[in-house]
Amino acid sequence: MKRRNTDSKKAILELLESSKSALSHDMIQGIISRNIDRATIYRVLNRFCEDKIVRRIVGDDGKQYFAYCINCVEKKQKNNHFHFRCTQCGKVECLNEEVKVALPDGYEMHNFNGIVSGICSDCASLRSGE
Amino acid sequence: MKRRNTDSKKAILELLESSKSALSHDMIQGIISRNIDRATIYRVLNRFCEDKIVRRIVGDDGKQYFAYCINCVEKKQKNNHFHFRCTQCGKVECLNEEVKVALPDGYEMHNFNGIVSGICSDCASLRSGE
DNA sequence: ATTTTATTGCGACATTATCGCAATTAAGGA
DNA sequence: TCCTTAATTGCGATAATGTCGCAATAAAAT
Ligand SMILES: [Mn+2]
Ligand SMILES: [Mn+2]
Ligand SMILES: [Zn+2]
Ligand SMILES: [Zn+2]
Repeated sequence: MKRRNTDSKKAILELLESSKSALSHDMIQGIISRNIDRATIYRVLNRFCEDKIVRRIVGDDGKQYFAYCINCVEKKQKNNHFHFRCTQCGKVECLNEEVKVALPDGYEMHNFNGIVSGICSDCASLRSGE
Repeated sequence: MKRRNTDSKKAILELLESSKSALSHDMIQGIISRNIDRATIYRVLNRFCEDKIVRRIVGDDGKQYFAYCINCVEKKQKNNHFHFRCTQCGKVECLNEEVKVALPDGYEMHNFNGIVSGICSDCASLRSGE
């Protein structure tokens, strides 16, 4: 199945590339100026994931977040790492530390999804009065 | 808010206690003989989590799984550990290995949610012909 | 036995994500 | 440039998961 270059695709990819944190569907919908349909955004994102251009992170809020892979590679995060989700501001960012998982014999790992949620330093300092 | 001992509560807790793996709402609904309302099951589970009797695990399928805490304590898994979700049979089980997460300065961890999904040894061996 | 109020059942609702289908449109070739 | 093909989009419907309001029920205390 050949991929085509569409405006929606370009807009979403540019957004993810330039974003320092992983973005959920509604974040993307909210940020992007072009009016792209909800289903289309999901379909574009799913295609990116199939093509391994983007990686999908499932938050402990049950929502999907999407991050441009090269961001991770640049930061030497090719391997498994946790993501931190701030329950205050919603940011989902990489934690720069490789995680190794030891599976029992005969187990096959297909996906790694490590999430830590809490309060990021920005929100924590705001809360305690600058 | 005082807790009361109801049949629903007892049935669900017994099920979780005796289960070797974490259970989702629909697993519980399916297994239990008594006919308990969906909303009630969720409310009972949420109360268990508030009371720290049960812990909530969010799968990379976006669904919530619930596990009796003492199970973990017995296995010396009081601390953070991954759970393995088999995409074939649906089992969600503990991985007996403590995980330490290093957060940047000023970050506060409120929840840990580590999931690895794939194929468990049972399903893998079945697939490759016994 | 009576009172208090935590809990339940039911239906409605919210949210997130997917799907079917007809209409568009990118891409490649004539 | 025009045509053809099929990947992509928009729209509405649908699925799946989980929560909420409210009246009815029932556990526990008096
Ligand atoms: Mn990352
Ligand atoms: Mn566990
Ligand atoms: Zn924050
Ligand atoms: Zn399995």
